[in-house]
Formats: sequence, C-alpha cells, structure tokens
Amino acid sequence: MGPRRTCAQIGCKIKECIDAGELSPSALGLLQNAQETHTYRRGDTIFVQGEVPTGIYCLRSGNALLTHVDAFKHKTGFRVVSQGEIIGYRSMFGEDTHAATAQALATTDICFYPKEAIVATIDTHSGFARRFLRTLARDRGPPDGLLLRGQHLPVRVRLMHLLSVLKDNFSETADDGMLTFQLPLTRRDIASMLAARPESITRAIAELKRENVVIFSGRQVKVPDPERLYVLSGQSG
Amino acid sequence: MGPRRTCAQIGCKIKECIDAGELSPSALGLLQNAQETHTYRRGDTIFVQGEVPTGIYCLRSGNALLTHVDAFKHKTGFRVVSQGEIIGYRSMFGEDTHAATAQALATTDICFYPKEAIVATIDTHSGFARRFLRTLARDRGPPDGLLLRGQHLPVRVRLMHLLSVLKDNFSETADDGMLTFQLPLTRRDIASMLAARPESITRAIAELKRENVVIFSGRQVKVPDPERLYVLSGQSG
DNA sequence: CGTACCGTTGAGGTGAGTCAAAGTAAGTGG
DNA sequence: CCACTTACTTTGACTCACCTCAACGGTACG
Repeated sequence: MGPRRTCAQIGCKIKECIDAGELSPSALGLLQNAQETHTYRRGDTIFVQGEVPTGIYCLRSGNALLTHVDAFKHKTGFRVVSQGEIIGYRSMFGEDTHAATAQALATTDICFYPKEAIVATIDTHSGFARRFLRTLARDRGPPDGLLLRGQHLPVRVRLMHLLSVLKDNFSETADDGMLTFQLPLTRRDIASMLAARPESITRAIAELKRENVVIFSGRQVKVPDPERLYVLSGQSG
Repeated sequence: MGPRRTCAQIGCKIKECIDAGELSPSALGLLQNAQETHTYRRGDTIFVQGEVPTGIYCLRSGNALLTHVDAFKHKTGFRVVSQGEIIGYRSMFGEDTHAATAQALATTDICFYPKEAIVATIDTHSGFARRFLRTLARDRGPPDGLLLRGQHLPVRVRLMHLLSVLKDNFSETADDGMLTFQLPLTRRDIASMLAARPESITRAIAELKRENVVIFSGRQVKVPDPERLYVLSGQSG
C-alpha cells in the first residue's frame, strides 16, 4: 500500500468546502493536523444513535449505511454513503445526539475531523460556512426518502427507485452494453430502506427478473434498459 | 389592528439567528429594510415546488402546510409550520428549486427576507451563519418523518404520533383537565401526511374514540391522558 | 337553493406481512 | 480440505390492514 492520501486528495465534499472557503495555508494546516484516519471492517460501527457527536466523518473508500431505530425498535436504513461523502454533521451542527447509527458495509477508510476544528474554520471563513450550509441543505430533502417509503407505491417500484439512486454511486461498466453493478446491501438492508420485509424484496426481485427490467444474481445487478428503469421508478431527470 | 410588528418582535427563529449573530445596528437595519410582509388566506400558495427560491419566509401568525408531489402525482404533506418558524431556506441554501409547495392553512402573516440580504449577513456575521447551520440541521432529521410514514406501524399509531407532534404547536388549554386543541388540517391533509387515505383516517379516529385515547369532534381534539398518547405513539421524551 | 367540499360508512379485493421450513453461501477451526 | 456453525436467501400458505369504489349526510358559501 502506498502512502495514505488525505481526504482532500480524493475530491471529497470536505475538499469542496475547503476550496469554497479559500483557506489560508495556516488554516488548512490546522484542519489537516486535527484530522485522523481510521479503517473499519464490514459491520463495524462508525458512530451510534444517541451518542454525542464529536466531529464529522468523510469516507475515503468503501461505503456505509445509516440506520435509525425508533421507539418500537424498528430499524430503518435511510441512506447509503460512499466515497467522498460526509456523515455525522447534521447532528453535530444541530447540537443534538446522533439521530442515526453508521455502519461500514465493506472495508472502509474514514477521515475524522473534530468538531472544534470545523467550527473554528466556519467562524473564520464565511465561504466555508456557506458551502456547509449548501451541503446540509442538499442532504435529504423531501424528494429522496419520501418516494422510497411511501406505501402508496408497490415494493417493486420502490425497489426500482432505490436501484436508480444507488446506480449513480455504484455502477461500474457496461461490458455487454448493460448497466452492471454490485449492490453493497443485503436483502435485509434493502428491506429496511424500503420499509418492507426481506421476503417481499425477494419476491419483487423475482418479479423484476420476470419482466426483464432488472436481473439479479446474488448482489450482482444488471439493467438491460436503464431508461426504462428511470421511467418505471418515477425519476424525472 | 395596531401597527405591524416585525418578525423580530414575536420571537421567531430569524430573531434567534440575529441575536446569535450579534448584528450591528446597521446590519440589522439592512435586514429589516429588505424584509416584506404579506398576508395569505387559507389555500393561498406561499411558494410552489419547482420555482427558484428568492428568499426565506418566516411565519408571524397562522400556519402552513408543506407538501411534495412526486413523479406519480402523489401529493404528500410532510410538515405543518406555525408561528415563528422559517420555511423555504433549505432549497435556497441548496441552490436548487423548491422541493415543496407551501400553502396557508388559515389566514397567515408572513415576513419575507430576500436571498441577498440573508447571504450578505451570513458572509459578514459568523454567529448568524452558525445559527442557521443549527436551524437547518435540526429541521427534519431521521426521527420525525420516518415514524409518520413507516408502514410497519398501523395508521392508528401514526395518527397518534402526528397528534403528539402537533400538540406542541397547537395545544391550547386544559379547561377540564384534558389536553385540548384545534387541528389545522383536513382529513385529507392528515391522510397525505401519514401516507394513508382519508377513509382510513376516519376509521382510525373512530377507533381511537372507542378506546378513549383521543376524542375528535370535527377538528376539535381532546386527549384525556396525554401520557398514554405518548407511550402508545412511541414518543420517548 | 344549488354547488362544492368535507367527512362518514359499507362492501369487496389485494399487496404485503407473518410464520414456517428448506436451501445456499460464507466463515471458522480441526 | 472437510465438518460445522452462522447468516443470508428463497419459497409457499395463510391472514389482515388498508385501499378502492360507491353512496350518502353535513356544512359553507355564492
């Protein structure tokens, strides 16, 4: 393995904020000194719902799932995070305990930035602050999430919607013209994101295969006609 | 009617940001000069999904409902806004079109602050920016919203949850010891918030009345034992 | 005194949950 | 490399909460 690259070197969202903030070399140095890097294995928890946030996390590699457990102990996955994305900032800025648990879905390298370093940079660089406002505002507006969970749509359609959201992060190559990618989620994870049961996911997958819209083999996914997937899943763009 | 009070005089969230930002008199003057006040009647639209945001809105009185329409034309209400709260800022900071439509549920007075004025204040007052980050972060985290829409819970429980959220904003007096309040929503509105049908809401209401948990008469709501409502609806605090 | 919307009630159909069981893949230790 | 455990996945039969469709009463308003 070569030398560790910092988060800023892989074009993550923190980097975007740093660029927008036009940080001085000294301010940049302070941020980079405060940063720590950790590696997580599949299933490891990054932070836990209810804990007090101590900073924010930026994924260098791998991916993670954010889940929320309600008062009835129902576990609901609501977001898959992949390379370059930041997590844990909502609760930190909200000055509240973590509203979700983050777990690695695969081996994942993560940069941690302590709260004080981020807050200090925000206070001294308005461009950095404004960029964070933008990031926060773009995260989970009404469109995403609502479609995935509305029971007015059948599970099959919600699954297609999830796939067309995930494909942006995970699509690999189109060897034989098909859109192909590897799902980072178990059937159980998918079920928890769609507010459904694993059995229902299995049945929906079988149905999609029958209709030749999406072909699953294990976690390998093939989409013969991506355009059709968009339309059927209610994506406008 | 007496002289119009500015938004800052009724203790709204903008006021909180202004206080946190320690604005100079001149900066404060600029903000207040830029502000406009409008009155909306029941059903009037404040802004529409898809429009480009031009500023943010703060409710002086009355209340409004935020709704989202998906690609399948399903209209979903996801938040009731009341006095002192700000709307429209998520899309503005996200530099995107409005992700929701806001409509007045009753006669409603609203302060409008143009985008330029807000952005200018953010750029010059880090406390103001940080407070906005907090407000944004606290708005609609995973806990709220998920419970209301998860189909793993029966409509009756989701309705109880909605009531126990709304009662914070709308509860009036407990004349005869009961918690009493006026719902600002039609059955159809409630249904759209719970991802259910108006008929199902009617039936759930009848059921709750039978169990003596919540007593409806029209939009007048009485809760004999608020504690029981919390527990049954899965509120922890 | 219509017209329009809101709210209620009933009958019937169905998508998805539940329960139970068997098959498959993945990891562990001898 | 093979037993063994553990977790994930699939299948089938049954049940039910909610949706759909349809009709009707109440209230507001021009």
